[in-house]
Amino acid sequence: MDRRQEILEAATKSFSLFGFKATTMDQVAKIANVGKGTIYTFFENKEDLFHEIAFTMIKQMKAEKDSVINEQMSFQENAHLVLMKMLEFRESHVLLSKLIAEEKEMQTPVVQAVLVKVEREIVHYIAEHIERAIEKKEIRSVDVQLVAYLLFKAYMAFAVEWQVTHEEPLPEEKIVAVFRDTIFKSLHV
Amino acid sequence: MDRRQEILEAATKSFSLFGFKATTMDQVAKIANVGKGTIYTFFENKEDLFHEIAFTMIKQMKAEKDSVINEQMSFQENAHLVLMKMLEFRESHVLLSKLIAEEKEMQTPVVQAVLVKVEREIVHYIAEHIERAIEKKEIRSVDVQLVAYLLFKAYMAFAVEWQVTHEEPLPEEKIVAVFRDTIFKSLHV
DNA sequence: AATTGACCATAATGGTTTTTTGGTCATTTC
DNA sequence: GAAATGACCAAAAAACCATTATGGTCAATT
Repeated sequence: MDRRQEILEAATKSFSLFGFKATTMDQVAKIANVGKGTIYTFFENKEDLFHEIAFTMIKQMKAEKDSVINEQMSFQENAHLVLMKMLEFRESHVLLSKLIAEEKEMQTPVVQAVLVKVEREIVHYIAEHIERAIEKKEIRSVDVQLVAYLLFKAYMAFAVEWQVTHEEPLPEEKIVAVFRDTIFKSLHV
Repeated sequence: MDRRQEILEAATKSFSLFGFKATTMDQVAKIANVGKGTIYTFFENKEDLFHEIAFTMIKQMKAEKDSVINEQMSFQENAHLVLMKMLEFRESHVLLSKLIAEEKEMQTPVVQAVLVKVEREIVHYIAEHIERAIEKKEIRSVDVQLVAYLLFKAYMAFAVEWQVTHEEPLPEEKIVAVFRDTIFKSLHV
């Protein structure tokens, strides 16, 4: 297998396990079974390596989203499916969870920047879909940016933050129901 | 003016300016123009003083809300007015913003506990009003807890978090409009 | 030409001293 | 004599500094 890929996989493993700060280049080199110098023939520096991996993660999220979207179905159904996929993704994607945790307990600027980028990207995807739904006249014309932001934040609130103040997580059905009954309902043409 | 009140005002000033951890009792004493010992004749300790101030803040918010609420008007109109009041109240929320910032950058357990309490309290108020509106058949029957939580989180997202990723704050009219067009709209009976 | 790991400057760590701070209480004040 | 005070103390935080670890380089090696 090519060395570049091995390095990427080793680094992904390490970032997922220890986070950005606690991952050392020596460690990555050891896991990848290459000399440390080799890493620098493929990547500018640690940050560059990290960005490439974060970018891959974002691409994966987009791919997961696209695999679920069905142009035949309604905006509401698609949105529901995508939200569920995201929920699943967050739990399964160790790297993302680790980064969210790292950002929370120590403010690593590099990590913060990446997470802001992830947020932008997700909101952007949502906005695109809203835009398309408006064009298809599936939903009313609304301020796309704001509604996309609202959907994202509401989703994060129920799926992630809820647990903080109410020990048990909110069951998926409830999350889906409240979205259906409030925000989505209001978007009906 | 009575000393207790002077101490409370001095402490409020200091907590708002520097947060809980960075506020020292010496400082509060100096601002309040009292000896440090005097503080301890009125308050058990720093935490107690802080709790009293946080509680006052919650009461103030409730008072502002009640001053605006008009039982004759519809839920929508009242909700709109309260939302506006809260937004305009933002400056006097300096303390709240400061605490949110402090909680984010260093995890002060005392601050975290207070913020959880504030959240609970506000969500509780919102829930009460929703409940009443449902009884009056002004709005559809919905999961009161979840909708109250959604309203609170959406408000915080637009009024507080928006600035983090989009340097400029979101103008009030836009915030009001998006609430009107999405969540409130969906609650129509 | 690609790979490597000893090497270096810098940053992080950890242990220790110094300073600050929450809280007390004997003394002072009114 | 009740209320107020600030010097005082133990404990916690900060500053300091020696030591280690780490990101990144590059002459030697494959």
